[in-house]
Amino acid sequence: MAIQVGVSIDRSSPVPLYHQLAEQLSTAIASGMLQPGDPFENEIALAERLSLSRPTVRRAIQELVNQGLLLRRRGLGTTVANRKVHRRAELTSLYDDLKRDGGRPATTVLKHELVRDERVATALDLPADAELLSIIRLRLSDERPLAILHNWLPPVYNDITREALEGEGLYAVMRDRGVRPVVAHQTIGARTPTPAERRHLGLKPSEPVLTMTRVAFDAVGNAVEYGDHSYRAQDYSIEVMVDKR
Amino acid sequence: MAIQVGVSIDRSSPVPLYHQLAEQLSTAIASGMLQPGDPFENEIALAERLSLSRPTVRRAIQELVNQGLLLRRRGLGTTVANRKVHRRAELTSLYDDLKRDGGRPATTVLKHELVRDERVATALDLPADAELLSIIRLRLSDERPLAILHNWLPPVYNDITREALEGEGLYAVMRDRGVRPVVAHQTIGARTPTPAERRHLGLKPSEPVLTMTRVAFDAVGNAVEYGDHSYRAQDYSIEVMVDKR
DNA sequence: TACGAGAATATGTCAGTACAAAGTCTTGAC
DNA sequence: GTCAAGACTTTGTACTGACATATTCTCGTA
Repeated sequence: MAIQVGVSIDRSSPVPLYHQLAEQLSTAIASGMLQPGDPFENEIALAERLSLSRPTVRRAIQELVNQGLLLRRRGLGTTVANRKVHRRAELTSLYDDLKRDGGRPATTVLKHELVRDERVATALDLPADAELLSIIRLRLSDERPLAILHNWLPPVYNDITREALEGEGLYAVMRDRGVRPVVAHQTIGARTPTPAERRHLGLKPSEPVLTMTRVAFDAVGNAVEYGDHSYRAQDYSIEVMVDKR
Repeated sequence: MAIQVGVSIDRSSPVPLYHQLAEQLSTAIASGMLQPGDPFENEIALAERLSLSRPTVRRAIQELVNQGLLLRRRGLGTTVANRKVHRRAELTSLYDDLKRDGGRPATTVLKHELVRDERVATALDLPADAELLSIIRLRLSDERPLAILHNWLPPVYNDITREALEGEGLYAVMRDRGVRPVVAHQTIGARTPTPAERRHLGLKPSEPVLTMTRVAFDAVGNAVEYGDHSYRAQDYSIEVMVDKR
């Protein structure tokens, strides 16, 4: 028996109907009202019940399928997917992650200067001699050092101050300026720490650092940030989701 | 001036029109015929030229936008995206990766037995006392040890043999049986190697291992594999792409 | 009783159309 | 000459309708 989810559509709202629907279905699933494996009301019935056209309903459902919340099989119907395959497609910063998890993040800016770096400039799709803002930060969580974050930003951001960076995360500062990274390439590795890393992170020589190099782009395809980070491996791991869909 | 891409549509083919179109546009972009930033023929004109309806053309273009190949801006038109933001949404195995990059992968099966493991079974959404196939392999590249791969498989795969696993990668073996992992959760970290890891990977005590724990699911949402891998950090790094779209 | 044909059900593909909204460009008034 | 209103282009949203196809279930026949 298919479960009917309570949905209210506001046709005068500027937000698209299919998105209103997707949102409400999504929260219904997240709230646990629908359990994994439960059959979902079919799109024809749903369209009729809500006085929407089938393509509109279809698009809303498709959005949830893309997020991994629903599973459609032709001839069979739509069902709620296993909770574990849900997609958390976020591009977050360490600062946000720590705050969300209840940690108390803090930042010390170790260095803040203008530099030229051909390797980084190339990765950012800028001329090799472009002047970049290079920032080295020490990130602490609950007063304990967790990571050294070395970032390079394109010339547009040269006016970002040390103070701004001590108050919040880099991504938050960029968000305040209307920049939203949406895609990033990351390379994750590990190595023994450098003397500077040992000093700042309080590591013994045998304790490794987890490293991540990242180039991030906004929706228009402009590179917005290059990062070279090293984390105390004992206290940090990176979670990613790989998705072939 | 918009560039006209040569496209031929076969209406008698069972493959959907929108997909035929998307494929051909995709290869045109990949071939370098269209450069990043180049304007793309608008969807109305394209529909008319190919005698397709606008929704069909639209869907094809949308597919490429989702892959990060194209960029649409309303009122402005569609353009080819920066090559760096292209999405390589794959879920590959180490074996395939090495082979693609020209390395000569080889595998030694160190252990191959049936076990019960509550922690793993739970992660795989199986009853806690389910009997799992536990496989420990040593993966070599060009005769040098690269990684220790410990995997657990659900009962359905209990008949996979040592021999099959020495000939090709785990994912290839599963593919032969019609199983295709499409989503995976991965947790990546680093630590000092255990004595066994040091011995097998030929590491000094100070040289770290890069670790990856993974749970993979197929399109239907069934867990198909749990993995606990450790890599020689000097020789290996993990590349991932994070995507908010 | 076993089994195959076909009905029922649900999603997948495709067409055609209409209007909305965002961004750019042109044109005309001051 | 400057600037704002409006035309134009292009993508975004929404509806209607039709047929294809995959899967399951039921029912009638051998």
